[in-house]
Amino acid sequence: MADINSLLVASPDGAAAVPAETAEDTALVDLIELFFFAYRDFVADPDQILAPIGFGRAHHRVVHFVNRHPGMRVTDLLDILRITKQSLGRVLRELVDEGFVESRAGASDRRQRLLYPTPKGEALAREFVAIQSRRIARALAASGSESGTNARRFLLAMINPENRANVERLIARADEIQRTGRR
Amino acid sequence: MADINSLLVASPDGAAAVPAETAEDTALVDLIELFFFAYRDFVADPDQILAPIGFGRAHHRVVHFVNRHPGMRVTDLLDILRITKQSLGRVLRELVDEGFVESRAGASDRRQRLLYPTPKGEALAREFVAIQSRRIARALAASGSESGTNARRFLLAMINPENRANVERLIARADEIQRTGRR
DNA sequence: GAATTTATGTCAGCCATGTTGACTTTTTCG
DNA sequence: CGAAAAAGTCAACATGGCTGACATAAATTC
Repeated sequence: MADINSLLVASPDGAAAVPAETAEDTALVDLIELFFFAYRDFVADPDQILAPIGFGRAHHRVVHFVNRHPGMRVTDLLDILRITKQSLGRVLRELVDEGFVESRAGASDRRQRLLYPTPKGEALAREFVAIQSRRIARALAASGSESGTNARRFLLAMINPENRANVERLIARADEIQRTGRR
Repeated sequence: MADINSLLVASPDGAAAVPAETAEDTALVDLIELFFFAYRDFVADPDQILAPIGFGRAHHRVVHFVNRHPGMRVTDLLDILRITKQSLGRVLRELVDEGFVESRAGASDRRQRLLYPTPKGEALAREFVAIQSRRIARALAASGSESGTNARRFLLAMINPENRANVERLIARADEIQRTGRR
């Protein structure tokens, strides 16, 4: 813990001692900004697809995750997106009305509404994945042989420790569904 | 270009041929989602600081960049944030009114309004950098010796090619200002 | 079997932050 | 001088967050 904290700029509480910036501080601030710029361009990609069909970024996120996890519960989606039921409800209703997502009662627990992409929803999700994958593939190609593994490790480590296991499980399950073609 | 495209899922136009998912596709989709989750937690950090003072994420972004580039023009900030003058104007007015940012006419070109952090603004910016740097330092420590360099390369490559040089110049200039203590 | 809890949905209203369009002022530059 | 640039402002609107209150159906618990 001490070695980590030594990398950081002084807390503003300790107003007396504001140390000179170290090279390590500089590298960290650079990464803060690069992360911002990279994400800014990354999420702008789907906008081209969204604009013509009158949807926004909230629709993108829902379509993407429902497609990756066919049959997921509303609760699961809420936990992923970290928004309220009401916010999700609005977007979800539009997607169901326009035939991108279908909601069926759960077989074992019939209170649940399980979310599935329609063929139309799947096609849209594929467009999103295609355009964002293209950017990532370009970035990996431009940054060395181990860059895929490195990026994965770094991004995972950026996630809150208490969420990390969940995210890993979620992604592994989605990959498995895709691999086996299970529905 | 061909080798990059071979990594990608089929475009939904070519509806006839939907190939089986490859391991490369899977890795790319995983990174799409890891990027989402990492950014979700990354931008949630400053919220703790923002909530008590009644500011939002838009205020965070402005305070951060004004602090990193003391004396920047309004136009420069608009180009970084990619929002409209009107959206920025609202947030900027609040920050000026509450004494976090100062706006002075440019010396050589007096049409310009150059933006400076006040001491109060600098202190706030330091809090933001501290909390976000802590997360990044933790992530780097957890993901190997070269992870800083790797993350930097990857994030830079994720930025639109036409923006990349600008971002590099911007960051280099900010680091220089911080290093030399120039104001 | 009744009471409670859970999963979901919905109404109403508010807030933050993005947008477009039109227009003004000041200053610089050709 | 006239055009262009930098900035600011007013008005109206859209998106996507939020809280609070409440309803329904199904599962679970006592």
